[in-house]
Amino acid sequence: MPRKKPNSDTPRKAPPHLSRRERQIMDVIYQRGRATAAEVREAMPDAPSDSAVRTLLRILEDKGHLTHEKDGVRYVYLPKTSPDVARESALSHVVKTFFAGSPAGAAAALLDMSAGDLGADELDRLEKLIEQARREGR
Amino acid sequence: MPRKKPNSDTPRKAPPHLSRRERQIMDVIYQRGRATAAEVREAMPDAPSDSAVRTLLRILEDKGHLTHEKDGVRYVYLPKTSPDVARESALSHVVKTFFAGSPAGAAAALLDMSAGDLGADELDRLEKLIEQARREGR
DNA sequence: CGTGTTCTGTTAAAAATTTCGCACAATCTC
DNA sequence: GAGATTGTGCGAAATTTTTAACAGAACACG
Repeated sequence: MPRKKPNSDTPRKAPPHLSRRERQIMDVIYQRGRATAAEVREAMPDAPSDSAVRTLLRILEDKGHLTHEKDGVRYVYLPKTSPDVARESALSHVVKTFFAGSPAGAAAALLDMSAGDLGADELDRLEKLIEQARREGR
Repeated sequence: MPRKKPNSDTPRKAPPHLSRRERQIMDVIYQRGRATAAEVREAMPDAPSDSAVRTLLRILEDKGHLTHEKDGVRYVYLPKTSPDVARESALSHVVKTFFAGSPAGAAAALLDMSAGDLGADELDRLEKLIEQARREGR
């Protein structure tokens, strides 16, 4: 049974892939939650001109990845897809690409590479999550 | 002093960023560990022509991201940077971009979004890691 | 044996996108 | 008003992406 038809009348002509600069900017915005053109530019190590950044922001908005609110004179750009969704999507991709689809493997690597930096409270929190998973996965 | 000449004799500014297609191909190769041109192409949902893929592979090799071994007639491409390093780098980026630099936050999200799919053995493994971190983080 | 077909990988160049910044107009700051 | 900012339009440089044309090696088989 044809469960899904990804290719019939595609309302989304836009490829899910962003260009290099576009991704770079989206990352800055996810990092800060929201940002003005100037802030985005400041956050880029190899930033181009001011207007280049603005152009990119406008393009990203056209493509539907960003929105903006007005804050006095300037625009504050925000991601169109919620941080939660973006987070999950990013993690999924990493898990699939670098950990053979094993979330546990990724979590292990994460713990492993930052063992020293974790506080007791954070460890508690993780342990609780594990307990919870244990109960659920009967 | 010369105006600004960022573009005369490019020594190796080496942008750490790959283009869209380049990243796509690297992902495929990390996913499988190694792959021939044909395999890479098959693994891409929206693959371009055969020779486009080959061209990209050669470019990636030029840039130092891939190597190849000969397997009979064909080339088998492998990542130049070890999977471990790539994994860590990918995770770091996600943590920094989407989890405000908190590895614990990322790990939690990971556990949360795949609680049901985790086996008891995997949970044990994670718990051990947490214990270990607890001891180390004195 | 040929010989035609089918895989390889390479090269060069066209085609398409991405990236950039100038020139302007509107606003705000002093 | 002078000066600093902000957003926009748009042409064009710079990169990326893709394909066509080639050349060599392996394979099938009449």
